[in-house]
Amino acid sequence: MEDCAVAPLKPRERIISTARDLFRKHGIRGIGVDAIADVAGTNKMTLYRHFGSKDDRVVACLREVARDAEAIWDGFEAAHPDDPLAQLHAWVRCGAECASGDGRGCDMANVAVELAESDHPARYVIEEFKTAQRDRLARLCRDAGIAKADLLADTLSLLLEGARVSRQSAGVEGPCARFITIGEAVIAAFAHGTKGRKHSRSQRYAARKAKVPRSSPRSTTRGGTALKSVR
Amino acid sequence: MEDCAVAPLKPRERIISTARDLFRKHGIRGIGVDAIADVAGTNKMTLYRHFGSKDDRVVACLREVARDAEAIWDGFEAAHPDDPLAQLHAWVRCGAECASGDGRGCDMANVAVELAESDHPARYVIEEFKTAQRDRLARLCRDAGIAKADLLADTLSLLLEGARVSRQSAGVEGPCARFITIGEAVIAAFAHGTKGRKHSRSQRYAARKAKVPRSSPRSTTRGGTALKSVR
DNA sequence: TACCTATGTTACAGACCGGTCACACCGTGT
DNA sequence: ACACGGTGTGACCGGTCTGTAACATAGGTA
Repeated sequence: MEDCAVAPLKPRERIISTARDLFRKHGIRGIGVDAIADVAGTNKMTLYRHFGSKDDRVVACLREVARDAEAIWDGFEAAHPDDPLAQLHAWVRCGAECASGDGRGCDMANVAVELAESDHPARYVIEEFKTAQRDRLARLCRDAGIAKADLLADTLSLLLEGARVSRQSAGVEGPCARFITIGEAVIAAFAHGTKGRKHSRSQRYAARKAKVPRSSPRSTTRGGTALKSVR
Repeated sequence: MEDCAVAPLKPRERIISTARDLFRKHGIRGIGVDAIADVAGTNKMTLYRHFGSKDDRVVACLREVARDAEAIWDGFEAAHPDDPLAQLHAWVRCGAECASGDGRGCDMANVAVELAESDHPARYVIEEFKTAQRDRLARLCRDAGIAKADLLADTLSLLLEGARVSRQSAGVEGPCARFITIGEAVIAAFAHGTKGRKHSRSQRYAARKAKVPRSSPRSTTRGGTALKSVR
């Protein structure tokens, strides 16, 4: 197979793109150089000429993943300029998509789980990325006027990380199915302690969104909107 | 090395014990039969006489993991008989230990992440286990008189799963460090909607525990006890 | 034309891995 | 003494993996 799905790109781009895809699907240790070279429509030699080792390949892929994530964040900002709370809700929806999706969760976390060696070069990238993600989320919470912004950021971080891995361990019908409901509930509970900044538009938006969380088959708590109503 | 750490046990037990340990430390794909046989103080042949294939080994190990988890649950019940809310708090503490600990999180989830093949025999064990865990947690919440027991169970499930994997991706100082604080806060928020069953003793217990969550270096929300106070 | 760089092709090395075979050993019970 | 089941030993097979070497090709440029 000479020219595959990713045709008009340069070999380097094709290799990274293909490696990302295959690493994601089969895991780092689940795919070999030959397979990557084949699917990328190139050969092992050029692959090694661009990336001297497998670790290099992995790191390069993860850096691309980080770049894409950054772009998604920028997307939130572009879609809801000057409305951090709306951006937060967009984050929740995006997280839900990420948690379902192809069911392989977060590439970074997956690699962290798979590469158990504590000194693997990818670990630096992963930890740095996760820290950056958490910080950006915390900043968003702070901008949204939430009092305990850091705590909410940590809570949401754990929920998302949990949803993405729970999707793989417990299945689609498991706890991850209610990520939106839970995330919105937590945000709502925290939002009750806002510092009174501007969030009028977002507040209405949040209420509107939380009403229809997701088509959840397990409807024991039917119609329950959020946690704030529990108090 | 003939007689190692696990000396007086039969080969079968030693193999399972060693395999569990090494699988946990290095991942399924990160360790080979020879290494397991060596560390277990036996050889490859007897290993294959007990477990016909690597998949068998993995499944056997995971079943043992499930057995141990069941024992831990029984421990909660034994420690706090007829006090489900106290058992719930014990679950949180136990989860925190599990999230920190040796930093390798949940064996089940790790295997689910590593073995991407959707038809791997271990997947059945994992999914069954996770479902059972979630159900047991939900039952506990229900017994504790919490109104939206299922939703709380899902929330706590995601938080724990997230904490254990976040420990590996974001590090010990990451969001997982506040698992107890967050878990207690969520429980407290949900507990405000109890159905009025007996939980006087547990209620006081919860308040006592939530006050000293953990030695968290990131103390931006200093002294913040819980989410219920946010409302 | 001559040159140079990026790429392709083939073959190969060395290591490891899962799994099997044939055979020797050894304690126990009869 | 004997048989037997569980165990140990070493060699081995086929496969896959990462990574390299030597050589051929193509495309653009001076």
